[in-house]
Amino acid sequence: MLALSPERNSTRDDGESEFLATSCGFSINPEEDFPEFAIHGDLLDIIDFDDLFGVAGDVLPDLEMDPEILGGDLSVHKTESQGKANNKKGISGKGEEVVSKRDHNETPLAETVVNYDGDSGRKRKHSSTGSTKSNPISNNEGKRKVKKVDWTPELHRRFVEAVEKLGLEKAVPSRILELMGVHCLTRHNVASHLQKYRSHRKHLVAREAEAANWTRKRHIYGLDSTGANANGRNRNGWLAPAPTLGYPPPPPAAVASPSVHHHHFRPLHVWGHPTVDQSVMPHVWPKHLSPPSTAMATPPFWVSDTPYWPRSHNGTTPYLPTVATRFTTPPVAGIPQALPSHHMVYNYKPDHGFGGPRSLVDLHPSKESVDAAIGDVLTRPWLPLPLGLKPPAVDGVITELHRHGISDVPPAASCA
DNA sequence: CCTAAAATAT
DNA sequence: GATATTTTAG
Repeated sequence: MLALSPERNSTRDDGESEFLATSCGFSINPEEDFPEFAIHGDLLDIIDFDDLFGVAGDVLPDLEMDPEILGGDLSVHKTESQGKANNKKGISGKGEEVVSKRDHNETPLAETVVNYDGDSGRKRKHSSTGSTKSNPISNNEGKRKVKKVDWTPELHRRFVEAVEKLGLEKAVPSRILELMGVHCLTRHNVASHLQKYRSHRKHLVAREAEAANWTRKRHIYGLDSTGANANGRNRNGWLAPAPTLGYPPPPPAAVASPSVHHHHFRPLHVWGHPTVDQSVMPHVWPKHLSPPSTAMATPPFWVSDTPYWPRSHNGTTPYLPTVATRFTTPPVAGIPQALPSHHMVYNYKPDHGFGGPRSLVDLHPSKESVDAAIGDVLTRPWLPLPLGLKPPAVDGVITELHRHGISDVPPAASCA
């Protein structure tokens, strides 16, 4: 497993950079390279994707995509007769129309996913594994392969970095692409990713808003008998430095990353966060392998309820905590909890009042509210229940704590 | 050129 | 069935 170090470590090497740039990897900036690898190399670096994926074979030789994606001939769009004036999916005649991309160039039969992995600059081909289910046509020449861009953690990180630098408002495909410096991507690729990014972000912001609301309400109503746990959200600190204790609306000044000093744009570090995470950016577990047991116990921080990586093609999510998680990390003082980051999804309020101030008694919880509530409860069962559900009697809680050996419950904690 | 939405692929 | 990415359309 520790095999690939040499290559990786050499990324800083100019020659390497050049190579990468040329080969459609990233052009890497020595300055903001990936220091994390040096530090956590032992843990994460040891995972050789190529090996794990069993595609070590194609490690280098594949530049095939350059021509295409690189090829400035993006102008080509319309292909074949796609006579699709309608919009209803019903008519979609399957994938036969997929002929969008140019035909020239080498044209592998199977569709290929190219991976521009930051640290290696190598691309991996994910040959469709779904042999069983793969439709017959997919394998033969019937259809042109559509080379999808695989947004690896590194790629994404770069993307987010760019967005951060530009500021949410100015972050448009072309600019992002520029900053990213990944020449293999097209504006379309970026645009697409941006679209998704925004979407996720929007979601999170909404959820955060709602969550914050609840937190506040809880405090206001003094329902929070375990206020101390509210801190748990930031226990790991990497997500949001900004306090979220609900109280008066947290200062919008919250800045997630020191490297971010623009506008009020507060990058969300949940979906596929950027700068902050790097310190421990683990590799994605190979889709076909089970993560180490430890991973199960303590899911990678980047695992969130709005997974960016978690989902493997077959739909499994090996490292996502199951319901059991609720009981594995009781919020008992003195007992260290290794909470995965996704427990801190609602870290702070959005910069802007989302939906404006709500009355204390929110009679019309939005869908987001409900989602957030559920998520909140599931992830932090020990916190008071939102939505007017009655929290357990204080006595009961204390009793429970006693049973856990916690007899020293500072009264102040109750309403803090 | 940008964004949103539809279509596809996994 | 849900997502991720691509392609279309405005």
